Amino acid sequence: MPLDNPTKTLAITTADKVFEQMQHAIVEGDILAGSKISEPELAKQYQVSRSTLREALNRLEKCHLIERKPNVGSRVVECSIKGLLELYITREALEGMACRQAAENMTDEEIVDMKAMLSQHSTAQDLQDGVAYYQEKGDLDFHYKVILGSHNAQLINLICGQLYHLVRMYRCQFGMNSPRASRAFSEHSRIIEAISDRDGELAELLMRRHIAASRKNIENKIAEQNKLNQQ
Amino acid sequence: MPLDNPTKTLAITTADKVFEQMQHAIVEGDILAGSKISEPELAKQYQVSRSTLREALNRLEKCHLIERKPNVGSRVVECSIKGLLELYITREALEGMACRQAAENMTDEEIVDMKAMLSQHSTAQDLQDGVAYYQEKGDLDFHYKVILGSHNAQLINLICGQLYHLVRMYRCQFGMNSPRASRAFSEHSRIIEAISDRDGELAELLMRRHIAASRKNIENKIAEQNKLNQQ
DNA sequence: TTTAGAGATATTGTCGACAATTACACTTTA
DNA sequence: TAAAGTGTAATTGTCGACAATATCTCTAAA
Repeated sequence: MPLDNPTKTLAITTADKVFEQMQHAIVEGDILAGSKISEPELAKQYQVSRSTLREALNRLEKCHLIERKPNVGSRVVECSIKGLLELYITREALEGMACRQAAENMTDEEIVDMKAMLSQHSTAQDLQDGVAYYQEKGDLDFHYKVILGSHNAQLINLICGQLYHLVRMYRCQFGMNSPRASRAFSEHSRIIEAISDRDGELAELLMRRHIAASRKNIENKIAEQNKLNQQ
Repeated sequence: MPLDNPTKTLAITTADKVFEQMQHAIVEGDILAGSKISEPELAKQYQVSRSTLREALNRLEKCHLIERKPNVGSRVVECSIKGLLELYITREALEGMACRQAAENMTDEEIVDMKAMLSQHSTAQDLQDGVAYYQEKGDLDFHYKVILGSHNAQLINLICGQLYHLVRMYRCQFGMNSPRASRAFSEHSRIIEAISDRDGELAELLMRRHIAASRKNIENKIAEQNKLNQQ
């Protein structure tokens, strides 16, 4: 199971819990992408009233996992190549800037902590847990730490609170477990180096390249799948 | 009255209308920044039930104009220097990228249209309407056109649908009518030139500088006010 | 006098029912 | 047969009431 985003607060209300369950279900494809959402049906399924379910739907809409039309209803978002491209371009902009800010604002302790995490990821122990582990949790851990390191609430909220739900959805639905681990690892190293040197400009540049590479990786994956499907 | 954002759809439901009214009230300071929101009170004031009001509150939260804590309530966001800085840094990242995308994706017709708008803004007629007009509507018109020109739904939604409500709030609350019009105008011209040349890299760079300059302008304004208040 | 605790009050979260709008199926007509 | 219109069924939006939680006030003890 992939790491949940670090801005998540413990679910307090019933609506929170329903939101979390539906979020997982959508991200992992248990509720199909593009499918229509029936309020009465789901309310019965989750054993809550329609009001509570609607509250959960509002939060799902906030992180762009569903779309609502007045007097018509809600649909789960679709995963398209176009959507993927748009999402990753947005990530490039936001995380690039977050990385620049991290280079400027991170405390020395945070930097030490991040370096420790990286060397932890490079140990044999972690690699034995499989590439998938690194791809999912390790990569997300790294990105979250950088974003939080920006110390910019606006950026943190936009990226972690909204964008990353979609990112995880794309990763899940297109089954990301390709062997980009070692390359990603060295890219992460260089980014941390730039942050450690307090070189904001370089840090932003490297992060943008890193995300662009990640995007191309998924694009290739999709192209492969399409080729297989055509045969 | 400043231009409303172009992604706005006509208010259909009652909640939509309440949302719009409250949005205006918050942006223009009629509902004080930082103040607590009483659901029963506002429901009575707008002549709707609490459920409907809560639906409106959900949308206000979506564009970061209010903040909610479970079992506690909602507060209007505060306008702080820190918040301003964070907002404009985020704008720099997003609009910079939008501008790059606009250079790549805008149609020739859209570019012609944008040039026409700019020369329209430069005519005596518009300038006679006062600097404030240009500052508010003209500047927003320009930025909206660039953002829409990116043809990136994710960027458009984030910037126009969320960020710009806050931008307008900061502008309103700090009374932006300083004489940056002529300078902004020439900056706009150069950006359009870069877009017209399909030079994405330059377009992004210029837009980021433009927004940074705008941020510094507001910062100075606030510094002035603080100086006056201390006397 | 200050702090801790208990009770009262007010606010938020949740529920079920009704009204308004939309979607579907059937009939009717060209 | 195809298209348009009508009527029914289902879904969404809105409402008021109740339950759960938090806040405030007053009392009592250190």
